[in-house]
Amino acid sequence: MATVSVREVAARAGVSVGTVSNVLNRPAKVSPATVERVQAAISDLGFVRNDAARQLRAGRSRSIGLVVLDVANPFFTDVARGAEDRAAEEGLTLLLGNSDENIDRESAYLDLFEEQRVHGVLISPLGEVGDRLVRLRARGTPTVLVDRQTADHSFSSVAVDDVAGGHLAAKHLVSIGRTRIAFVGGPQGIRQVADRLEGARQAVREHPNVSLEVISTESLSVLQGRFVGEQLRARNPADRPDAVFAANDLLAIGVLQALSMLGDVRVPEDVALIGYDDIAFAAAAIVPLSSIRQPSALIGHTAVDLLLREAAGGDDFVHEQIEFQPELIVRDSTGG
Amino acid sequence: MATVSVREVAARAGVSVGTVSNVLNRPAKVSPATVERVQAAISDLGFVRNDAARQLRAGRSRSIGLVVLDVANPFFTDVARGAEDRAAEEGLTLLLGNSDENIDRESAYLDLFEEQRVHGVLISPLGEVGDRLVRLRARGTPTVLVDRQTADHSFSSVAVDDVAGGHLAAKHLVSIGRTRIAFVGGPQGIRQVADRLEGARQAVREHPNVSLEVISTESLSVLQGRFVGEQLRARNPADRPDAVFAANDLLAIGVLQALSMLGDVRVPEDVALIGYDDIAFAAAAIVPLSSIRQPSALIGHTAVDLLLREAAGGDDFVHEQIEFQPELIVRDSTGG
DNA sequence: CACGTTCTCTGAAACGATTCATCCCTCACT
DNA sequence: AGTGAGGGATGAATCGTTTCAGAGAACGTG
Repeated sequence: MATVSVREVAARAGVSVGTVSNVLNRPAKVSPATVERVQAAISDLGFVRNDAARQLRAGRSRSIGLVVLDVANPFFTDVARGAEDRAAEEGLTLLLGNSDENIDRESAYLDLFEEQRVHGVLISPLGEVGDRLVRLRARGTPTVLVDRQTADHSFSSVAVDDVAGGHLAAKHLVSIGRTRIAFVGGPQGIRQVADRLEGARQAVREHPNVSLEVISTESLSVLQGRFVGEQLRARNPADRPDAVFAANDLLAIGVLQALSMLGDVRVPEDVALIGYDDIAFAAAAIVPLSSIRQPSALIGHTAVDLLLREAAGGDDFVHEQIEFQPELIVRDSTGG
Repeated sequence: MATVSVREVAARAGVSVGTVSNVLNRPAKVSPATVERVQAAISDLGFVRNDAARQLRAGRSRSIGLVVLDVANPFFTDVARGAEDRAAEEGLTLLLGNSDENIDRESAYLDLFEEQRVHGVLISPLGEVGDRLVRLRARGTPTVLVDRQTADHSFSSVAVDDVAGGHLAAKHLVSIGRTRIAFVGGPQGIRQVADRLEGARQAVREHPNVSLEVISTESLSVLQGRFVGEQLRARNPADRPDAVFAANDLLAIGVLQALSMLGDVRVPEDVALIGYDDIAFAAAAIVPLSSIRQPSALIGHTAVDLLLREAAGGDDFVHEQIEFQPELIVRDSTGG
């Protein structure tokens, strides 16, 4: 019951603590007979390495931190999976933090990760990349932005071109003949939202007869989507947009629930609908949902990769920006 | 750039390291003037506490570990959220591990958590509760089973009565006049699957004219469900079941995609379909999905609660089994 | 004025694994 | 026999924080 340390193991096996440590970390340097004796002592005593002591000595932990905007969004769990797989290849553990689009929670996770002396941090940051991240990196924690990049290339990042994605979505809606488009998303402080909207604006600008209405939401959840859907449904049909571009699939599914399940507004006949992320559930929605696909697992995978390079590269590492292109997936919700 | 420790902070503020520690942990014990001086030194130097050293001294970390079967399953992310919220109230962090229904990964996470000296472990274990968990607890890490309980009451647990849930689902299918029911799920080693099937068996046994076919899957994913759906679709309609009870909603959604999106088998007319967990996407499925609801966030919340009690209680704590009752949610996929 | 209290602050001793300079043996070779 | 090389093992020092017994100073009280 009392805690077992290397010291007890050493005593039991009749060797020094240094040898026990060698058995644990460099068994090749120890004679087979000794290895066996030490291992017997370890299992007899039920010895379990103390990671805190290990880390203290090593200076850095063997894990990397990932802060996402919303764990309930399958897009981010996919990213996390990709990252976890890549991290596992390197013997690293992934610590997952959920900021829930809340700046205080984001900050709390960063503090935590920094105190833990993680190998590095992957983050899908809220709002602008602030002091907080600059300081974090300056103090020695490599940092890579996920699903987001900075204009000034001061951080490494793995992202998808959200402006292009927004453009793709809006252009598609226009191409099927819609002229009164509504963009649903928010808060605007989230860069992904702002970029997707910007892309949509660009696409609309190319067609003088097409209008774009912006409906802001408090967050990117199914619930918020349903709320917006209710409002649209309550409108006079003439005032209703004939197409909705939702900033992500969760919102789109919420809108869809409100419009379609309650029956009177038809998708896509009355209102075409497109989401963003192409989560697994989009294809199975009540009306299969058109969406903009991002290579989510690949993003996570690549981000860890880049983080490792950044960590190895030292101070003079040239920050790298990797950008993937989004892909339009057409399903029934936009005609098909 | 060089790592800043309490020692440097102390020197800069002209106090001893003990005082710095007091400022950090018990500021009330230190005179306001000193507190201010130390805090100035901390921010000047950019000092960040080393958590490893803290933990080493403390003996235990301030986090608890949660091992789930599948992070891609919204049910488990909901459980995680509930757990995280409750943990945060106590100033504890939640470490989320994903066993992916793989015994080696489960084991790796348990090792990791034990080396980290976590406050306790919540786990939705694969297969039988083995030696591994017994040893873990014996060595001093409180453990609570999630979504699962042991027959012999040797562990504390928070669960939902899966037999009752299975019974509820099958009885419902019978009540809408279905007589050839297929249970889709697997592997059977997962207790939740076995219990839900057992409940279904019991319900079917009460009706001599109703048959139950078991279709095993390798995992509980959308993909596996789609695979089963394809098979059902390929069958001669006469050989097809007239109702499917899927062991969870992911499977059900997969089955639904295969049957319904490809058009020729109608849900619920030809085949009624019910899932399990009532995840948020069930209501928005192409045919809104009937399901068995579990109070997911509450499960997580309660599990942390129980873990804390178990940790405080010491060796003589009487393990407690908490069981919630599932609830039938009827939607279009079973007639409605 | 002496004495007990209260308030601040001190600094050395843990916590447990890892590292590294060092020592002890063997063994091979001249 | 003497020398050098090299495999094996040693154990003190180290990482950074917290704790705790106790030292001083300041204050009030009889």
